Amino acid sequence: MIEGLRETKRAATAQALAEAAFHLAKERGLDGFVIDEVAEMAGYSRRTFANHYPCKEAAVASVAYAGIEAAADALEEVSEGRPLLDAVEVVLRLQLTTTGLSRMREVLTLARAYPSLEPHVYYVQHQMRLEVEERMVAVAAGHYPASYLTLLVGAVYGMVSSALEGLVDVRLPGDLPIRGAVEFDEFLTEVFKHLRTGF
Amino acid sequence: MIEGLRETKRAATAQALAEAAFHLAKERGLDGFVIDEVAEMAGYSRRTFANHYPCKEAAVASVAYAGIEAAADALEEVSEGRPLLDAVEVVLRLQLTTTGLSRMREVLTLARAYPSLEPHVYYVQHQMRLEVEERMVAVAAGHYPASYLTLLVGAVYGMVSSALEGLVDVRLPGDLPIRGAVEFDEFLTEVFKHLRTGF
DNA sequence: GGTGAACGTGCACGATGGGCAATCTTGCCT
DNA sequence: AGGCAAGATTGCCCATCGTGCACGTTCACC
Repeated sequence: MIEGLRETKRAATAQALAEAAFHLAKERGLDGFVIDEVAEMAGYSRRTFANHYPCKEAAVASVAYAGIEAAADALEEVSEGRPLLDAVEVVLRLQLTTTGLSRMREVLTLARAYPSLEPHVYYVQHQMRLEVEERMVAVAAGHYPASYLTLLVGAVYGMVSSALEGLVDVRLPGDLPIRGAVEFDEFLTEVFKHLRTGF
Repeated sequence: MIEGLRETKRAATAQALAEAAFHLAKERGLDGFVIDEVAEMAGYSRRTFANHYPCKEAAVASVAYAGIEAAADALEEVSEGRPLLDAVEVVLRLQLTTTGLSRMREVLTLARAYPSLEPHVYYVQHQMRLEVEERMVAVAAGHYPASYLTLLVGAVYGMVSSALEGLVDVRLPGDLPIRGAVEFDEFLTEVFKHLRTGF
């Protein structure tokens, strides 16, 4: 799982293209720009954009992925000598404090305005779930059967997904991610209350 | 929520187009046909296809939605004088016996071969979840707070979604949905074991 | 039975996706 | 150090796609 310079650069271009697409989408709306403009803003060609993303929507949605890899990485060390569910909760709250949540919130808000974004948003969420599940298995496969972990991650995913849905409705003038974060925090507490008794 | 002739016909058109797209996708692969062929097979024009679906992928994925409305309808009567979780389990097992599961399985299999399908598949799953959640609230809002129901449906959704993922791997020569159904059934039992203690 | 809204369709055109081939960069091996 | 294979980026090209617009037809409601 080493990351050579090659993959790093590839990821960087993808990132740059995604950020440009995201920026333009917030600025002018999803249908207010064309792929050429995204490519130009990021300093690449339209053809290169197509090498990384199949469409504008996928690029925009991909920014919601932010932070989950770092969170998944953290799972490894956090779970040392700690109940599994505690580790999961810590990691989720970590994701909450980084830009991860606000990014997801912005993307979900965009998706509400432009339905063609929605499939790609939920796909990104699905990929985040897979990322977490993979790490989870890597960390705890010795203590729990994989099917159990899959189920656990599924439950967490489903409930957190519900929480995210609720976040979009919150629409304050200042657009502070704080308020959303607080609500999300309370929701997380509720989620883990159920999880601790059920798992 | 009455359904006039107008909406019936509109739904029928969408259905016909989706079935045609699904058929062609199985027959020739997702990139083995163009929208004109779908429209022709269903007896409509390309322009009409575009009025119903934004792209081939959305049409193909939409067939996985099969049965969920009937299942959600059933929730209403099944939940009479019965614990909520029991009702949910009954309804899910109902969905399992209808064509619902095999359709989902076929679509997921297609999506594995053609990644561009995946976002739309997960979007359809998300819509199914919303459908169930809506009915759930309609049925049980008097007994439980909505936030609780949302969380419950989220947990069910996440775990069932995991189970579906596993189904795709099952690949028998005869391609009988039976085997997949049996595994799914066992998985459901496991799912509700956790749910009953956690909710 | 009339009328306004919604659906299906044809047309037109800009945007898109992806195959192909050329060029440059990176990783690895000698 | 140097060269070579794999992979990234790009331009070119064109079939396909998305969608605004206008028109005829069908349906819901009065």
